[in-house]
Amino acid sequence: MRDGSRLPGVGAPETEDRIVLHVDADCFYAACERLREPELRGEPVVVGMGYEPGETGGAVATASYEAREHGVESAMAISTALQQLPRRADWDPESPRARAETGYYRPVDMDYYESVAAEVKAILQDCADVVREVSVDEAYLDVTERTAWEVADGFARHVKGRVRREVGVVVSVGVAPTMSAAKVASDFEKPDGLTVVRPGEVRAFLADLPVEELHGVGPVTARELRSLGLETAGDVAETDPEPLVERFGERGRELYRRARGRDDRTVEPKGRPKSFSRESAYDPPVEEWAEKREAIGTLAEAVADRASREGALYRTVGVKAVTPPYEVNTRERSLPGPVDDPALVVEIARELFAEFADDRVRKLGVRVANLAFDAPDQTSLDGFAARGESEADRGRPLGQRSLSEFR
DNA sequence: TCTGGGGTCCTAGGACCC
DNA sequence: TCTGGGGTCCTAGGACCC
Repeated sequence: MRDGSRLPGVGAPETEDRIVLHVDADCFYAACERLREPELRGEPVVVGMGYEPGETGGAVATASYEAREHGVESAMAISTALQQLPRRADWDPESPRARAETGYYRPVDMDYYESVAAEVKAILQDCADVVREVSVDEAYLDVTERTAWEVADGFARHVKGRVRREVGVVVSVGVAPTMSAAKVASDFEKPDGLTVVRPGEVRAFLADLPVEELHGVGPVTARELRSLGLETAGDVAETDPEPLVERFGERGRELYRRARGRDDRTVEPKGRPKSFSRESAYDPPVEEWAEKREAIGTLAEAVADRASREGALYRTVGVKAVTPPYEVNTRERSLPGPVDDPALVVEIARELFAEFADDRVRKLGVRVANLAFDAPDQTSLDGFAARGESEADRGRPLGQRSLSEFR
């Protein structure tokens, strides 16, 4: 047997031959705030989501390294962060706390960060054969045709240098023959990191890392792995994979393969979104039906509006209700065909939510899914004809249709 | 760590079809 | 009247990521 883990004739991509970069901006939101407010350079900066200037609500989206030194961490409640690091704006020269023990708090401004990210992404596109944008501050690049292993570090330095010079943002870069190893490598020497893992070195590179540093291993999986006696990626790589598959299903198999340095995924551009959602949290939880009804309406309209702006039709509407202590409930309903109908989203969302009419909720959400996208501008006769033919089924696989939909 | 917001993917059971 | 096996879709929940 040549390779037991691979079906004959399926896939067999030569991952060893690929050169993958993972580019990850350091403290991206804070870096953006510093771009437009240079006084923030060198100072502790905390960017909060759900945070309003002067208030204490919300959570930390990004903390600069200076803020982290004061104990502020990502996902921490702003109220907690403020205890570790009071606002500079509130600082009283008479207070015993030194000025240096305070920091700057800013609310998330996604539109601005996206405008900065667009400049970074343009450079990355220019440097690579294929780019997959993972999030506003992160991307994978396939640069196999642009460089060679012997000079990969110089190539990565070139990318880092361009982003820093042309945009003013610092990125960490990992270079490896697989996506998962590149991801871990970019994290390895943050901030301003550059780590190259050459083919054949991947498994050894990963071996000493604690399991949670593998992409896809969160707190739950990490705990379970530890209970199986697996502390490091090296432990996972050396264990019998069958118990992992039994416990975690396909994820277990992938985990095992990746711990051994194997990952057949190729860098592909990101496709269309699969869903849009809007949610908001309430502290204290809301109980009043009228208030919840109103909130659902607002969220539903916002989601429908977003879908419409993106040129998406949707076939499924869902709601989310988080009840104390922290129980996540979801309900959804699918329609016979894709629609763009804000009033219908509101109506269905309210119907689905009626089940929780009497519950206190700490979070509400509305989602649309099963998206189908409008064809681009259909001004020509050609386009018009095509549109007339497909209509409700545009963008849907044939197999999803059934006669009963067209009664 | 008592908890923000926007996403993706996987699993599992039931309905329904052939 | 009881019973196969395969496939897809729908829904709810869960884990994870940034």
